Amino acid sequence: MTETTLAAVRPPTNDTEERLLDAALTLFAEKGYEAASVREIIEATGVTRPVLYYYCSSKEDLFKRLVHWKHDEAYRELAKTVTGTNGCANRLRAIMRGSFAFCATDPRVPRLMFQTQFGPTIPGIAEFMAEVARLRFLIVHRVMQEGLDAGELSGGDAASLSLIFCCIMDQHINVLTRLPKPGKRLTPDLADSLVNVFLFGVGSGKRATLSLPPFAADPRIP
Amino acid sequence: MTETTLAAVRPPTNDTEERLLDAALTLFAEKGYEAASVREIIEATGVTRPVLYYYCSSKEDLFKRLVHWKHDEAYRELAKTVTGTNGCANRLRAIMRGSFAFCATDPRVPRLMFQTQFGPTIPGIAEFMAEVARLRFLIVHRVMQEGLDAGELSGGDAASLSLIFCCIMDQHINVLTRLPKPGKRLTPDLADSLVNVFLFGVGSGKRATLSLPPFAADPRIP
DNA sequence: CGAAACTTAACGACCGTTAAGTAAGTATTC
DNA sequence: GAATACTTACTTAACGGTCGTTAAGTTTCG
Repeated sequence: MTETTLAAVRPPTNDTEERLLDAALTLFAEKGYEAASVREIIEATGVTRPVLYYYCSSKEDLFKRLVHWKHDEAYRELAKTVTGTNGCANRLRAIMRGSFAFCATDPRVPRLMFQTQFGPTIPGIAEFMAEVARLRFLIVHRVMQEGLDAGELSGGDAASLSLIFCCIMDQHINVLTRLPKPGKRLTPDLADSLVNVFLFGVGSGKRATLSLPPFAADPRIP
Repeated sequence: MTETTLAAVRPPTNDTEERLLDAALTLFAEKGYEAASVREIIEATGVTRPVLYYYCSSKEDLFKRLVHWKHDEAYRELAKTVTGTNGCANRLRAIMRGSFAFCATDPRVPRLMFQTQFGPTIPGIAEFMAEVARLRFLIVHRVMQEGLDAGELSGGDAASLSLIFCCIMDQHINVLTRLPKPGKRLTPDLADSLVNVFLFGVGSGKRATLSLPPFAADPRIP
């Protein structure tokens, strides 16, 4: 596999450091990057303030390390999911099911990721989050391109189809992890059904010929 | 039509007040509620700080009045769009086209709405935004229910279908208004294509029987 | 006159960050 | 093998800055 992860970052070794990152995950996911203060985070960890600056160079660094840590976990799992499946439809199902399962085990992670990505732009953070999102998007994009090449998909270019698929998947995760019991909502059944909607729609009439306009050139998409 | 708008709020009468709301719209849309300071807003308006507190009781009040003002505009237009069209598919197309057109004329509005709604929870604001979103959702929900009753749609309950539709529509708006030239991207063509994907999918194989799991009970959805 | 539309100047609270010091362990040197 | 130097993992106490907000006074105009 090509080098597709972000630059390596030292994972937490020390116990205090891991408790710090975990408390940061809880609070960032709950209140967002700006509203969660370092005072709250260190208080939840049970240490004093300079301890945070002993392990991280700044609040921004803390956040990036946290996202990095959890993203790498999710990204590896997603890539493995795709390579372990054949056929476009099956791969899309595997992506949706795998993502739902991952998010159901710790809803703090998708809440943190998606609300940071879809929320207001945060100066030092936005470009970083865009790069993280891009890596995930490219996995979907590759599957779509294969599906188009194999004649399994039609109706638009790979980028447009990927955007639609990610809209459905990500936004369901984003909405459902804000409701109580997200684990009971992000089920494999729902994942399969959403993929079916993506592939076959919900209309009962005859299928119209479909042609999405090409996705306007964006340097971030190959 | 039943009373479906939020409690009435005095629209801006004074010129200064309107410039204040407009500057607030620009800055809230650009940086988000928390990051946009009242100092920036009054500076962009060209007045001094207490002027803001002369017209609004607080920053939160300023934000709510702003959202209220723009939402009512969008909501009336959306409701008119729906009642002026017949048939589920046509209504969905009208909703998507109308929303795209509205958002294209002033991208600050969707940026403000969606990034506040999908971003981190803001204490005094979140419930208010949820109510605003709910009103819009109900319009879609009613169209879906009619489509199901008329046999034009199948595969799930009205709430599930509405969520999928809104995911596609809102998230395209949210993503595309962050890119340059959103007006060139949110075209009627794209709107129609997205509705077609919703109705007929992008797969080239035979249609599978589809059955979305019922949307788990949520008191906010009828 | 008096209400409406502003200004100057400050308030206290919270923010991220850090300088300076300490206690405990670990390697190094004589 | 005891004294020394060094690193690791912290603490107390404060820094300057920005935040939302307002008390009190002034101009403008019907």
